[in-house]
Amino acid sequence: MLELAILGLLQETPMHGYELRKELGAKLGAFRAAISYGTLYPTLRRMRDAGWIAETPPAASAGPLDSALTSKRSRVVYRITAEGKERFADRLCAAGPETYDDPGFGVHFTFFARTDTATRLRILEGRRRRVEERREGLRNVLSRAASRLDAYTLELQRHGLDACEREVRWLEELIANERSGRPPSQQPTDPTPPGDHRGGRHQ
Amino acid sequence: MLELAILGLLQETPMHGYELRKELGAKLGAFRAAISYGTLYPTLRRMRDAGWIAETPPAASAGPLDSALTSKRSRVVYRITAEGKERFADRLCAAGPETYDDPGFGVHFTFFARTDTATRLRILEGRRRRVEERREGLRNVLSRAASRLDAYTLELQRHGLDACEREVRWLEELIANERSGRPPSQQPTDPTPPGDHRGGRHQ
DNA sequence: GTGACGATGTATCGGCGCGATACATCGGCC
DNA sequence: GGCCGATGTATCGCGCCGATACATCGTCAC
Repeated sequence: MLELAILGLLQETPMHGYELRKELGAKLGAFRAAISYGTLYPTLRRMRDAGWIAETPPAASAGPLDSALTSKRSRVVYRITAEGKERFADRLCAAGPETYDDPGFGVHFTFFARTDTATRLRILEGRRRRVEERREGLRNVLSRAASRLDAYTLELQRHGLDACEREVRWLEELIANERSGRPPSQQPTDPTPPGDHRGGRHQ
Repeated sequence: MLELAILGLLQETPMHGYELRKELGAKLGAFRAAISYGTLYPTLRRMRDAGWIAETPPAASAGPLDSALTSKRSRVVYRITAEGKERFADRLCAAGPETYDDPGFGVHFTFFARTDTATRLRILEGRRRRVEERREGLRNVLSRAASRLDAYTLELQRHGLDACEREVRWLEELIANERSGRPPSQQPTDPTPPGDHRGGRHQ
């Protein structure tokens, strides 16, 4: 899962660990916390040993005029290999087990721009199925075991159910968009003027 | 965290592993998936060795007329000890690190009925702070790095931001309720299965 | 000028919790 | 009578996290 995210990011440009973490935080910020170094560095090494990525460009591609890059500061820049690109394509379509709170969906979604409509639809519908299952589970608890639970627990279930219902609606909108051709949602809502740094969006 | 949940459940009635897992699924269903056996059984043993829980009631409390309980089917029933109850009280107030996607908040919330208002407020406000931080992070990404991200990534961020804003609102309602005295929200459950929006829940 | 401090950067360690798997018993269904 | 699914306990490998350590760089105060 993390491997997929790393391959996706390195496909755009070579990076070192610190950058990868920040980029990951910015791109997947909505679905999972920033990745831990305790995970990132061992994973990078594993992927390097497996051949998906490689350290620092073998050819002299670093511009000599960039003082920041030629600094003595220790940093290991990784780039994706041909094998890695293959692996990325395979994984993107594979879409593993992915339970409800699996961040895997978020990673896939983040790299949707690199996939085709059929793949997007399959992943979106898979996610919808999983969220619907969870939603049904919560509804069952609320309707069948409600008398056995205290008010706080019930409130928690209701909030969880609400979140599931919203996500299903969101997914169905995305699915409808994919089917009808328009690729992403060209956000018809709230065109936020350029000088506005306080862009609050509500729907 | 799991330990807290187990202690809370055993405080109501002794149980064996299988029951614990099902009960956990029903009570924390909204915030985390059902606990894995690969986690549950080692944890139970660890807690037994630590003295928080003990196997099967020491006194002969099993009715000899109950064939199901006297069956040869292997099952280990655990009960909470006095030490365990102490531990539970400590942990409930402690409220560990708890990052945004830490299920710890859900566990605490589930056992709110066993706490006092001050503890509830502290935990609710802690959670609110964490969600607000995440919300600000997402807003920053959306306003500062929006041009650098593709439409799908932006859509993901928007959905995440929306979820954060909703949770903050939910938390603030709960906090207001706690401050004003009424403990839980005593709303009339309202079993509306299809397309409900739960719009008007003002006091 | 120099010293403190925070951001940048790489790395390791212990441990929690997951998914897969194995194995055994029970009840019910055809 | 035999199959199957629910009930039950248990183990194993591993992904990922949080804490921690350590080193360099830029910058601002004093």
